[in-house]
Amino acid sequence: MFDLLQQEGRARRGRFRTVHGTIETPVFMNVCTCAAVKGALSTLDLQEVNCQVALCNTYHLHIRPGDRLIAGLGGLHRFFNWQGPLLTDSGGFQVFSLASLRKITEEGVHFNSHTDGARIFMGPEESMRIQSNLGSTIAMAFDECVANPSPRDYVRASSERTIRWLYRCREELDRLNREEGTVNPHQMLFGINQGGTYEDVRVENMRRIAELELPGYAIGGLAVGESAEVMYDIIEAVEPEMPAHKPRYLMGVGTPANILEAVYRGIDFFDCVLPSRNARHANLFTWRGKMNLGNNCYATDTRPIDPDCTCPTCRHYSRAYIRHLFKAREMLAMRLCVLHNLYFYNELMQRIRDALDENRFTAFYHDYRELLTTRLSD
RNA sequence: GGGGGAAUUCCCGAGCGGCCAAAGGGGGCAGACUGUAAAUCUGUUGUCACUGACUUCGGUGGUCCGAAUCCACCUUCCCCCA
Repeated sequence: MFDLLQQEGRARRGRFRTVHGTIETPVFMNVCTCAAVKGALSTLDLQEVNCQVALCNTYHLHIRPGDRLIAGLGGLHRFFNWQGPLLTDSGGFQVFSLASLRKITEEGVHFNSHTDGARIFMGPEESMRIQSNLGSTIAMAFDECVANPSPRDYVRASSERTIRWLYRCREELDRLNREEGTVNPHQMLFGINQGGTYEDVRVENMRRIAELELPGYAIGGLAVGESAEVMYDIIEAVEPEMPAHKPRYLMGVGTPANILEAVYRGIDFFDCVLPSRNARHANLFTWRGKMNLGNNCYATDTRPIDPDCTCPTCRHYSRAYIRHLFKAREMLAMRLCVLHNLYFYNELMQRIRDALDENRFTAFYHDYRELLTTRLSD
């Protein structure tokens, strides 16, 4: 299913075949938490920005509109009109982000719903059932994402529990995939490495979950409080333990520079809310550096956001106009900027793949790592 | 013609003798955002030689140790009665 086409150093160019289509890696998955990209983008727009994989959230869709409702309507693909590969996050990140609203036990996690306060229980089996109802291409294991830094004892105990949960996830998903009338009987499970910032815990955890021989593995629990350098160190420590012939996914990461650094260290899959969230806040990525389009200096700037960009926004609209839309609080401002940022991220991945295909990734890496962190100035 | 009320820093608006360069909004300016409780949050918004000084609360003149706050007159605006 996962073919390694090319390698340069630890960086990998791959191809992942799924029932919903082929994924060219390294890839950035475009985040649609509630089955929509925030900023008023549709799945038609996702095609426009060259999105390969959409990512939706188990917890959010379970609360609203409900996974059984979606299953009854033929699954998530049909529901939001996306035919391509689709990954669902398990709700594990919400164990972290909704920390003030939850309680963790061996069985699973009790949440108070962020929408109406209703009590919700989610454990490995519940998460798998919900994801099975959604019928995504890839289901993520239900894990606990621990804030960094956390005490070593807690992290160790938590990652041990996450391993036990992983076994339960696999068993439940195997059962669900064999059930009559399952939305997607070919649904795959990706395991998630945890262990905070403790390299030995991470490495041990990775060895243990690799034994399950799952279709793919993720590194979770990074970019949640630690520095970028610590994150890179963890990746370097864990990566050698990740099965070479399986896709590797760094969850929730990150900035363009983070992604480049992680590809360089052997990661294939990424997702992040940064391009869409920052776009909604007028922070844009360009091939000449980052910019804040809300800044006064763009008030009369007739150039596109990025003269080197061929996205729908840059083909038709000026910085001055879009800045005006932001100041006037017009929804269109966000939409145009989210289109641009997602296009940029997908384009970044395309350029990375091209560099790997042509055996010039190392040079590419050194050229771009500086550029991607600078601030636009002209 | 008679009576009453109001004028505050870019805007609205609080303040009614010292703790006032002046609450709170709005707007402006800038920053943050990493498996989305995020169209959100934070800082800043009189001047300067900036842990201090100076100028400012419609105008002018007064009272007082001290005035955005009290008094007199002036200017402008609003309301009521004729």
